[in-house]
Amino acid sequence: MHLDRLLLSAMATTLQSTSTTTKNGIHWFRRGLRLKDNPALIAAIEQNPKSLYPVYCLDGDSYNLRHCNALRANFLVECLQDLDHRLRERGSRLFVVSGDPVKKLPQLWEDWNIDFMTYDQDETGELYATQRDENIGKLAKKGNTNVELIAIASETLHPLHAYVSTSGKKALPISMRGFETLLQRTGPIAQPFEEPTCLPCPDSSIADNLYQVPKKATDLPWPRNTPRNQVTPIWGAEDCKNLTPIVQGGETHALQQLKSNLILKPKYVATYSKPQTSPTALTPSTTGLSPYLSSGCVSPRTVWWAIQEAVKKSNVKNPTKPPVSLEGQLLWRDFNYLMAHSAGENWRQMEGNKYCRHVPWDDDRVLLNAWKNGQTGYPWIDACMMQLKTEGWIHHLGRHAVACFLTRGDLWQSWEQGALHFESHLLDADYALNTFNWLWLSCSGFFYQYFRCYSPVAFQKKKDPSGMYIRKYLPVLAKLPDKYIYEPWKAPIADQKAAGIRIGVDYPKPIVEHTQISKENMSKMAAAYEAVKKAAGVDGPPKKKKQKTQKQSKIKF
DNA sequence: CACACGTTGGCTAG
DNA sequence: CTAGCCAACGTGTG
Repeated sequence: MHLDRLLLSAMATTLQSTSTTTKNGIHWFRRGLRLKDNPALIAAIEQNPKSLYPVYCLDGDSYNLRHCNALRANFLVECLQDLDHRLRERGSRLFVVSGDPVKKLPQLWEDWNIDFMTYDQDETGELYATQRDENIGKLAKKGNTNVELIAIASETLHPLHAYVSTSGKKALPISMRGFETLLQRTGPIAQPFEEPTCLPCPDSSIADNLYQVPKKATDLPWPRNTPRNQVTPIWGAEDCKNLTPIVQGGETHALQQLKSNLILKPKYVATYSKPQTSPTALTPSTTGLSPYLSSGCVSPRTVWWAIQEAVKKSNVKNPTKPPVSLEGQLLWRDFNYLMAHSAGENWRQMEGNKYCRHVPWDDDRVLLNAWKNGQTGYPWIDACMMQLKTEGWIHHLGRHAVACFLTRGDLWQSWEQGALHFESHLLDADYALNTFNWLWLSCSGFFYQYFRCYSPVAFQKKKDPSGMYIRKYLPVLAKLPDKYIYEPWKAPIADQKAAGIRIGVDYPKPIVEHTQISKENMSKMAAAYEAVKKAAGVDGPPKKKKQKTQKQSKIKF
């Protein structure tokens, strides 16, 4: 069922010369919304079908559609429209159906007399996707149905099962360093597949106005038609106003962006260092490719090889290296996927998640909503949250700041809540990456130095002393002098008046006092860590103190 | 067991 | 601008 690369190339050589068969096939687009480096689509073409139907199934759970906001919904629509357009250029088209794929696909198998179905294998371990694919697998062999399923993993540099088998009986690494070793042992990264120049036609008797791609987000059937919907969506035409997404959806834009922000900037690529990129830049200082990777408009292997070529072309003597280099960002991505895969169905939550420490977070809706709505009284935090709302993106370091603030730093709210909010708002929302980063920032897993805490005032001052970023995303503060832009509550009444603002009325006073509360929270973290150790049942003699001679001489009983 | 190190901290003294 | 400290971390290697 799961073809590997070798088998696929063998098929390519044996099948290409044979004449068209009488088979009919579906290529089921789920995540990889692209033609380039889409091995499952290539596999479909190499079956030489009489008819091939490219299908996308709009359901509430894939793409987190049930909970996503207008920005994300728009982005998906753009991806589908572009895909349809590119398919039509190659003699085909996209067929969009609405509803649960487990119900809809078997119907299509019957209607179109389908013999095989190809799709990108989902290895994330996400419960919804795993169950969906298991159910499809069962139905494909049920009764008179005999649909051959061909699934190929192509959303990571190596298939995750390759990492697992390389690792063998050894536990998977839970650090980036360990992962780098594993990646090297797993072998070289495969070259991407070229995009097909033409595709087998679907049955031309199907009317063009059937299975059409939605034209705008408000056309989407979800979540209006689902009783399971718990969250009020914001997809009305009103809600689509004043949104300025950082990128437009679709493979065409993805490849343009890859070219302009990466291929044509070899020196930028070769000297890229993630921690040096600026979270306060008014246009992204990073490549802006993340939404395309998360939706599968571009494959990680395509990006990986573009990076290799750019670095070579740059002639930079000492190009940056993982984990900070651009290549390193893709390594992080695979590492995160591997962890999600290994964690299984509890990945998104604290309970039962083997990579997540138990921390007794509070559940305070007032604080949570203040954070969500950019009303914490800390301009840097609030500006980030407003950028998320209007553009669907925040720089990685901005995400660090707001995630730390919500969890261990200041508000002591569960990372799960923050992760949910991000998932519904980020154009690059990604099951594996989003959770990994929340675990990291909340010091629940993979990162443990909870005594390193971001200040909601100090960190970004270095990069943006006059607060241009804040002025853009919080226009209410735009006229404040530089001196108070990060701490408006310190502005004297006269300055507030001059800036046309009253702190506490037009913009809130800080909802917590950072200096004090972050210290308290560190103690809470220490206690939580201690409790985890105790629960692990480490009996016997207490851990020896570090032999720092100076310190020991000072500490007396 | 010891040790080095970890993609991106803050603060203060010099 | 940099070094060193801060109560407080764990992983992976040797």
